[in-house]
Amino acid sequence: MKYAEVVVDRKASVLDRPFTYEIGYQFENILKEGMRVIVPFGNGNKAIKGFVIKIEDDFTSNFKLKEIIDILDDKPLVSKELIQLGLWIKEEYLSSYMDAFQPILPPGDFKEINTFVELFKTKANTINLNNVEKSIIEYLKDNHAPMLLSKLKEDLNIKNINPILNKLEEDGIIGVNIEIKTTVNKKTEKWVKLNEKYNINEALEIVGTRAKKQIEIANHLYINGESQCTRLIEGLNTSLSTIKALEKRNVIEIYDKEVERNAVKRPIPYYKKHVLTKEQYNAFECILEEYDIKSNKFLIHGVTGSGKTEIYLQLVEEMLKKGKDAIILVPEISLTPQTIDRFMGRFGEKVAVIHSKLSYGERFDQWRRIKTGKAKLVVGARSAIFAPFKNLGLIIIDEEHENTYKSSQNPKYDTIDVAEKRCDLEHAILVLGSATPLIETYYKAQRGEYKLLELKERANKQKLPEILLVDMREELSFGNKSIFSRALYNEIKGNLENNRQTILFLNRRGFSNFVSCRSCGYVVKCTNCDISMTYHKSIDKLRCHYCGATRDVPHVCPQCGSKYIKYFGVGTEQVEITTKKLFPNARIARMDGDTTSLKGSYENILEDMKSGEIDILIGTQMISKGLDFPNVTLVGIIAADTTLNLPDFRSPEKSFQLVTQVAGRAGRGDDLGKVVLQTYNPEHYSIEYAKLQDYNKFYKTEIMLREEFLYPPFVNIISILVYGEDRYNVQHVIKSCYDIIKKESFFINDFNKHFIGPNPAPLEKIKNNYRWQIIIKIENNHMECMKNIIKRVCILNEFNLKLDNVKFSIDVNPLTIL
DNA sequence: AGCACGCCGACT
DNA sequence: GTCGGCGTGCTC
Repeated sequence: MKYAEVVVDRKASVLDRPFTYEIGYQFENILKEGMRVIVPFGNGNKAIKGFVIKIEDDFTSNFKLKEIIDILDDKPLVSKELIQLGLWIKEEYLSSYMDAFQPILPPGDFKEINTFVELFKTKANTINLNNVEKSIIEYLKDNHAPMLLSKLKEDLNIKNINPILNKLEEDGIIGVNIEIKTTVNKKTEKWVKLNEKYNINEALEIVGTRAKKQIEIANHLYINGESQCTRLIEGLNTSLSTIKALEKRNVIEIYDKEVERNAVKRPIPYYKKHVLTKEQYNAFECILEEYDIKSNKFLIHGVTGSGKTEIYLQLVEEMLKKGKDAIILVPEISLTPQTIDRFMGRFGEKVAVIHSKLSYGERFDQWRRIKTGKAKLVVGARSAIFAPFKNLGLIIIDEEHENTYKSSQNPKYDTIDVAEKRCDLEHAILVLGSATPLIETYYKAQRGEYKLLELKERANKQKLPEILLVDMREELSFGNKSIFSRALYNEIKGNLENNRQTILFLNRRGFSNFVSCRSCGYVVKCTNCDISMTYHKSIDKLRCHYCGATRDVPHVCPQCGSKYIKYFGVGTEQVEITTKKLFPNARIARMDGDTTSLKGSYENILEDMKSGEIDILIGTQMISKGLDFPNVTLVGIIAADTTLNLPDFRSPEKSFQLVTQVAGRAGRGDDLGKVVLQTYNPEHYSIEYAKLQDYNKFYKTEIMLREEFLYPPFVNIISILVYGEDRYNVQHVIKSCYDIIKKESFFINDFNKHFIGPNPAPLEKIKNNYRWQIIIKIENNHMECMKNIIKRVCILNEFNLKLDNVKFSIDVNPLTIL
């Protein structure tokens, strides 16, 4: 006898564990790990769906096991390695089984299981039956086809109907059947072909001489073979009725042909192979050679425009030659159409594409193409890390520093961690690429966990753009209150005269209002946390998001006494209006969340930009990524400060990244680019090193500060958030949690350094839910212990907290603590 | 979650 | 006696 560990499709947290079932002899050799099954569950033995994560040879228990009812799949949906990956995610991010497997299972999985009830014996002896049973029989007599159980329940409204139905079924009066409703339909097209019964002469004979169109169609099919109906109609200028007439005469057959929905609809030209520069080739070869010897993880640190994509392309080509599959991750595919074009342009049909804008059906098709081996590589956003390849050889994560690689929904995984794990499980190569690697990533490279590969030159040997730093405080003292400095104004003017394009960049995420002095650049910061404080309208005070401290809004600058101290924040619209006023003849376009929500408008703006229809493009971080327009020679950064003063320990890093990435958009053609960087904090190390384009210096300063203030990579951060509609409950639970966790954490010496909170979350109330949180900083060597404590307290509830109407949200190494 | 059981009051 | 409403407890 064999046993299956089944994760059942029940969302309640107490059911989030595997249940063991006996595998009947009829299934013993058929059932595999990774298949879906139907199992009886609960007192009523309701048939529910589940997912087999393990098959075991023996199992001892003091209760009788139930038997699996049916197997839903003929092949495992998920490979053993991906099951391992799912289990790892569950432990790593303290998520539930169901959440952990969600991105691994095919899209639209666990299709609805429907139970149908049918009357077997129409003239059954009903004398011994009670009224309830009789009413069921009557109902089934009226609706003699098999009835949906849910509909039957709804119509009859009989409580505890399952045992009654079970009894009737036992007596052989009714039959209960289970069927699966497929929610994701395959897409089909109508195709036609000649009937194989006849050769062409016989066919033409049947058609006769008068039906000229029909002869034409028959001949066409004879010469060209099968053809799609709509194309045939269009190509031969005929109609469906003519084709139907041929079908009626049995000369041709019309049939449904299954087609794959195309994820990319526009035609893509071949992207020709480039000869690698010496630097590129060294990196390329190093990866292939090192992999054979010792290391399988690499970080390509290459300046913007250094041609990382071509290295990726050639690595993928090598993999395909060896019969291995590849995953290429990009931050957000709809924002990086150029990358997708290059991969599709080189590898064509072998590419699958997965991104957030795909419909369920499209996503399913892509999944199936990968699963069946039709696609050999996938280009996609973060969830593509779970692509069901059989023979994975390479994972590439481009722009690895981007926020999108951390999932904000359950499971809250970090794609880089998952990729590392998957590479270890499947012996694949991991390649990370960025011009501005995450501090954590670079730290790992420094410690030898990744092999570091540097690309210091742009592929076209063009120099990096010159960065002009403008101190906006000086502008103010000169009486210039405009959002444009004189320098930026002059540069734009000159650029317009030379028929060059300009990009104006504004980071609007700074909407969380910090208060700064426009005279001296002073920013109100928390004295405990060295993080800028945020204005809260409801209490008319400034608050620190880390420690919860509050203080009054100053009316004069504490540093210089100026009264020009106020909230900071400019919108793209405002920039657009001002720009139009200053340059009335320029063709200006704006690109942000508002203007690109319409389908295709993003592509339209990019197209106009490419063809030179736009002189000045104004945008948010949307335009900082991957764009490559040779005629852009000027980039203006309106205010670097918005990112710099976000109340988050990553804000210097984000600022540095942003300036570097945005600056990388300038001067990609033959002419040198120029960047005007406006700021109120020119002496901030992040701005200073961004101006010098010196990542290493920035890294050295930043890593020092991270160590001093106990931030990643020196600690892990775990955020525990409690939310619910009752404020008192929420506060009570989070306080109890805090106390218990603290008590259990005997291995921590300095609690004040490691525990922050409990505090209201930055957005204390969302959708009527109060939200309070604890932030825990924990060193690597204590991480497992701490996770275990949190699991016992918050997930297993071993300490019997009264969790009425409150829920936990746990995030391991969250993106921000905002 | 979703179901069944069991206790209790209301109604027959 | 019987029905049904709600609280409690369990799910391989």
